[in-house]
Amino acid sequence: MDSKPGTVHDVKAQVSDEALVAKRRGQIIASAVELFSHQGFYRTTIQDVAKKAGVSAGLIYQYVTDKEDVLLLALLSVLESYKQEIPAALEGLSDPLERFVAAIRAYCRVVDQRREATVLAYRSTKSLPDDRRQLIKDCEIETNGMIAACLANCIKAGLMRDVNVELVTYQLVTFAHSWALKHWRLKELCDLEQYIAEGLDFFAQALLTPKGRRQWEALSTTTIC
Amino acid sequence: MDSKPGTVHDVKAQVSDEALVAKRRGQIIASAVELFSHQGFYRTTIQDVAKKAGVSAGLIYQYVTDKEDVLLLALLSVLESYKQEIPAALEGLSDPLERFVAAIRAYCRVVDQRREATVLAYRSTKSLPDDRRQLIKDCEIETNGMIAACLANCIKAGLMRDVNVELVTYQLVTFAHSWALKHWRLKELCDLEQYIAEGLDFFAQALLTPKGRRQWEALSTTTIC
Amino acid sequence: MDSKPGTVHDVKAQVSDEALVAKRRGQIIASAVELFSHQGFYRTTIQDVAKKAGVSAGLIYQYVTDKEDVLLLALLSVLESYKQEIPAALEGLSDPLERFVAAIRAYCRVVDQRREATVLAYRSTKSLPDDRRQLIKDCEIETNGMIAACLANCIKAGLMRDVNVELVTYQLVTFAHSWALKHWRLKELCDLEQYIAEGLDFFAQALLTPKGRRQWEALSTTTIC
Amino acid sequence: MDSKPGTVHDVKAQVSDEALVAKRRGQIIASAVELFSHQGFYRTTIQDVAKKAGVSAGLIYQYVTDKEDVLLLALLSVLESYKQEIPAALEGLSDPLERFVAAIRAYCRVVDQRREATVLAYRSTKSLPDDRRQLIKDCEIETNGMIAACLANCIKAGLMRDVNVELVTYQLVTFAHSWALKHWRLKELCDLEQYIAEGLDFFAQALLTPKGRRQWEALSTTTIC
DNA sequence: TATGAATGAGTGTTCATTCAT
DNA sequence: CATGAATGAACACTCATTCAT
Repeated sequence: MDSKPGTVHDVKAQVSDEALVAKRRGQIIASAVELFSHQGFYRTTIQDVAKKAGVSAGLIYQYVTDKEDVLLLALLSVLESYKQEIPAALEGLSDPLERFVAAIRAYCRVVDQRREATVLAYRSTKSLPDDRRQLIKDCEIETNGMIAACLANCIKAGLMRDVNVELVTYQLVTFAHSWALKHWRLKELCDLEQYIAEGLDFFAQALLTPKGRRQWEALSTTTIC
Repeated sequence: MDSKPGTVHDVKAQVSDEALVAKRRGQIIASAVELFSHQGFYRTTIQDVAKKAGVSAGLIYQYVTDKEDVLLLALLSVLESYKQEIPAALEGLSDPLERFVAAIRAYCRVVDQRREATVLAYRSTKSLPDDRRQLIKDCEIETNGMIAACLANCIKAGLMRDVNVELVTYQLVTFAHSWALKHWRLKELCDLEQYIAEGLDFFAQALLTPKGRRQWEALSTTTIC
Repeated sequence: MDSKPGTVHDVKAQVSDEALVAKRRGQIIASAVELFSHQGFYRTTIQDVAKKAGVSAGLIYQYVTDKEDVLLLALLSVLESYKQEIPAALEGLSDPLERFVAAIRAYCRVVDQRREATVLAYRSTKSLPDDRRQLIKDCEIETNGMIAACLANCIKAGLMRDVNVELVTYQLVTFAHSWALKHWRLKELCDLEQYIAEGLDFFAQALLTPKGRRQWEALSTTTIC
Repeated sequence: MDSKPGTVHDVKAQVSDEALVAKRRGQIIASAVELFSHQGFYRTTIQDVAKKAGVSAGLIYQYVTDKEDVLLLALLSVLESYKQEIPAALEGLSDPLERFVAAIRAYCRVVDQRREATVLAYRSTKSLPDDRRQLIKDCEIETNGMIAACLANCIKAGLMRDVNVELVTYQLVTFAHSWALKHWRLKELCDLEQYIAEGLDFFAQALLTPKGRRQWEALSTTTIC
């Protein structure tokens, strides 16, 4: 119920009614993500965002201090959606390998759903002043932590080699992001599920121990995907 | 002598003396890459570029039609440097695995040398209008082709599994780019050479056939890396 | 009970309860004088005034038609305080010279008490549209009239030379105002009472007849000032 | 030849050609003084100033950093004109009383010539940020110094009483300013020369010693004024 | 060729004012 | 009566681009 640091709630509004703030920010962010993703941050004017959100330009400044704040809010909303999807996908799963696969798959799918927004994050994080950019980095590190935990679990269970967890996590994360970043080309090579399948296979080869490999085969035959 | 597609020569200058054009563009591009990399495209003014290049603002428009042209030129100069480094690194090598390793290593090193510029490419390509962006994509595809060729060679020689070459190429390329994109975090985990070593090991595990693996071991013991 | 010209009552309110109107306007004007004096009229927003007055911005517009009306009200309240202090200081005095001295002294003291507000009046009267500015001028003329009357009395009594009453009145008024307008410098030269004493001495020299001069000496020795 | 502190030259231009800077600033300041005087600083837009000056809005920002800088420049130009007129009027005069009279008269005349601008100075100095306002104060102090010197000379020559020079200087200065500040009323009482004459008579009465008075009479009969 | 002064359209932001509740 | 969220016109300032020299 409390607003945690590094979340959307950090940006202070001049309006006190919390429900209204949530609603308005929702409108603003949705429009902003859409427009920033397509036209870029600098080519999008606040008036554009306002018009698309169906509000006046002045209103935006009651919920945000800066145009840059709109960007921050937009980026955080994207990263936050990552942070929500992954735990949801892991719910009920206990097998390390299953959790690993579910996490990667969930990540890739949310990237796919928010493809433009993911590209936005890559393009525009550097447009933020240092302090606000830090919020983004913190959020990214947190998400990565979820992937890293799945990986570490597999290693602890003797299913994967003892690799540098954080480095490999970056490989995994980057693999998911690439679906958005290079979609203009990748979409001609395969669809999302094939991309995930190929990727998982690739990572399996790279990471699994013989023991892990046996479980993996079992998993592959029982799971329909 | 002919202007090839996807190269610097596509942007038309108002000045006829080719040597002068090359010199002036050199000045302009160098300043632009520097400034765009640090402050971003939109935060950098043409006057900034002019001042840093030691020329007048008006002069720039005799060698370029647009501010966007400056960006295009800057990005192409970065991508071109990739295209030059890789063949140079492969020169004299004939063993498929050696060529593969050399290509990856060369790529990572150029990325490291032009880290800011690499980030710039990610941030700013979308700031170009579609037609000019295509030039960038073409250039990227060409570079990827070099990596892909090395990979394909290894497969043909039975040293690597028969994976989807283009997909895996993207993994390799992305791995190199990540050094720049995530440098703020990666630099705290390892230095460039460790990053390359870990990566090569990872890809080896993922790709090598038993035969390839034997050669790889041999390679690892003979080569100091 | 009737609204007199040149007073606060000219500005029409949308609220009928007169007592409430007086109370609300009191709040608003007090905040406005304070804020306008310190930050100036244009740098002060209606929201600032509302917040300081502890009311909502909307409420102000039920007691005022304009932001300019708030300024008018504020200025009038300042000038009105002049108009009240001077007669109060003269009460019970009948000697022309004593009344003259008392009037000047009272004027200087109100100016001192409302120093910022006096400066405000100088700065901001011109910000009013002509018709409203006229109200201010009327008010100022009325106050000047009190000083002028004291001066005229001294002349009629043969205590002062037969000068142009209105012109000298302006000198006297200006002398009082200067304490506020040039306070940044004057405060380093003397305190208020010294300022008054020096001024009175100066005006005495300039105005008194030989007869007046004798009375003045007498006054000076009996009165502690 | 060097730019002295506290003068117009303090505001830095982006244009290097000094003659051009002088010319452009002349245009800008002239328009600004005119417009600020009539409509006030806040009611005047930079576009207004630009249009009246016959230049583009953007141009102004090559010669000025701020709208506030335009105000500073305008105010300084007014105060500077005071500083020039007074010494010019004193040239060739050596008699202390003559110099005193000439100084006051010159001051009043320049105030009359730049009546609106003088009012502007009173209204708008407080609109400047503290550091820039200091420049104005410095300039004012300098001008006052000229008057004060004339006054001090008369005292030293035994022509005037030994009053507090700086305080009386403020009275003299304020007298001149009042012609502008209260012109709406004063112009109905007398014209400028009468105003000056009455004022000089008043100050003479207040300040002259018997010796000074004798010289004054002589002066009055010989000088046509 | 090169310069750099000039342009003016474009945009983030503010704030007086309104009005539904 | 009072509130305060919403509006939208207004304005300072920037900067890509031009063009006379």
